[in-house]
Amino acid sequence: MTEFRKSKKYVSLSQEVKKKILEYIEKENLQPDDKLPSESQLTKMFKISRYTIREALALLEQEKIIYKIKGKGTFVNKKPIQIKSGLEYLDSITEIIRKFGYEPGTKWVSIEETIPTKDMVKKLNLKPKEKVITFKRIRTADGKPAAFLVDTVAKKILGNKKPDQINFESLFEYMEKEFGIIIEYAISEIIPTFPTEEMIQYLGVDKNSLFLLLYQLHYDKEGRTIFYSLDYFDPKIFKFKVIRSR
Amino acid sequence: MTEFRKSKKYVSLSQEVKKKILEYIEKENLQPDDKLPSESQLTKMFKISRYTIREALALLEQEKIIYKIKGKGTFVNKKPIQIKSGLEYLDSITEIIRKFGYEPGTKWVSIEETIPTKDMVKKLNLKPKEKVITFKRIRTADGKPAAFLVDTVAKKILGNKKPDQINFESLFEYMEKEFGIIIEYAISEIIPTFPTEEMIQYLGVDKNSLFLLLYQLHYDKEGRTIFYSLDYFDPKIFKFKVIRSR
DNA sequence: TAGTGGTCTAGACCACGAG
DNA sequence: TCGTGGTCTAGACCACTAC
Repeated sequence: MTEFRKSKKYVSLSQEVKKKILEYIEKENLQPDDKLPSESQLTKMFKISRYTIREALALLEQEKIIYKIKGKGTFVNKKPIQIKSGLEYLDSITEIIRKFGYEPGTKWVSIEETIPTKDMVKKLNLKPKEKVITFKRIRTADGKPAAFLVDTVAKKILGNKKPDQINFESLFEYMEKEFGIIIEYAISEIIPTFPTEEMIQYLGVDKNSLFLLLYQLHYDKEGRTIFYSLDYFDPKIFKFKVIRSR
Repeated sequence: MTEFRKSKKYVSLSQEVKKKILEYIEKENLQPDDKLPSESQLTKMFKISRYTIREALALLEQEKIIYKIKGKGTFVNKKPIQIKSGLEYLDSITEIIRKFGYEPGTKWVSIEETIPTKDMVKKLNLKPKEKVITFKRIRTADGKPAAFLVDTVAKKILGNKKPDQINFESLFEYMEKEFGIIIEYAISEIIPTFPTEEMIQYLGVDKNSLFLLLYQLHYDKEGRTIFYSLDYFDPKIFKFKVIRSR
């Protein structure tokens, strides 16, 4: 098993084993609540250590594909629990729109150098008089307005890039390609809200329509605040779900 | 290290080590981005295996208290990332209200045996003509209305309990104590909405006020759907956050 | 009592980062 | 090149479940 791993592009063994277990469930046509082979049996079947088996099973358990009961065994979970994309998973909005089955698009509203609000100064750890750049965009799904995004980053992060030279679809991809900054996680506050004046103007929505606002701070792996965003989503298009575990 | 574990009440070693590492950070006054001892050093410090150290560190990494960089080391994360209660963690509403710093209370609206909607039949896997019980409650925070809860369970789960004999604060605790059913996770859809007629009547809120609706299905460990709920939260009181990771 | 998953040990090789 | 975290092996004892 270990030999031909190197030919593949460095996928961990536990990831491979996870796939093999899924194939096993498929092949043996295991139904919900059917028992999988025990961990010790799996070590023999795949000729690998129990540690690796347990890693693979942990991945499947996280995704609610299996469940374990101490002293009894490991079992297949009920079917309809596959979630395409839960809010607890951080995707770019481009990707979210795709997962909902629409073709993503962008209409630029403005790029402006502005003076940060007090909240921004605090959250982005800005120095006094430090400037920020605010990007306002309409994101479309199959050409129709679906979200209004207001992203703000410290000007220093963008270096010598002038605001009008900046153009991108996904801010995540842009930050990664241009500056090597990889966003690892975000902390989002979820707020029901009415559209702002600007949104009424640019999106042509009614002032009493409802939006879901995600007020988010994005961090890199080392916990540095990278950007500050207010993303307004049209709930008719975005059905946000979240898996909540104990 | 292993000897005196038995005196404590079965907390895993990795949990204990997690605490010890936190104490170490405290004692040594480690600042954000300061380096922790390497894993091999920690094995010597605590006289335990690297596996257990890594489990403890994994817990701390999940909580964004530390971050790791392959080839470099393990580091303390920036401070203000402590979240009291993210939506990705399933708490009872009683507990959520407490974590927000209020005293939880309940005002009962009704308990009714009803005919399920088509959506309920599908989601709760009901047989034709199977009845359900719907609980409607107002949850209060420091005596003020904070949420309107509509929970529905299949009648068969409640067995011989008659609706009017039922009274509880937390549905989670009730299900556990009365029937031994433990809710393990929920899948929630997050929807901005206006109050229903009933809410306007019982809560005395304006019909144009905003609510955050969590449309949720709760499951036990084995993936059985236990209950169906529509929870309406007043966003002035509940500031829901979620950690979104890649 | 036998089998299961949960936890822990000791040791190994690897890829990555920095000097 | 050396130390680090990432991955994997082999073996052990425990608590829990079911018989």
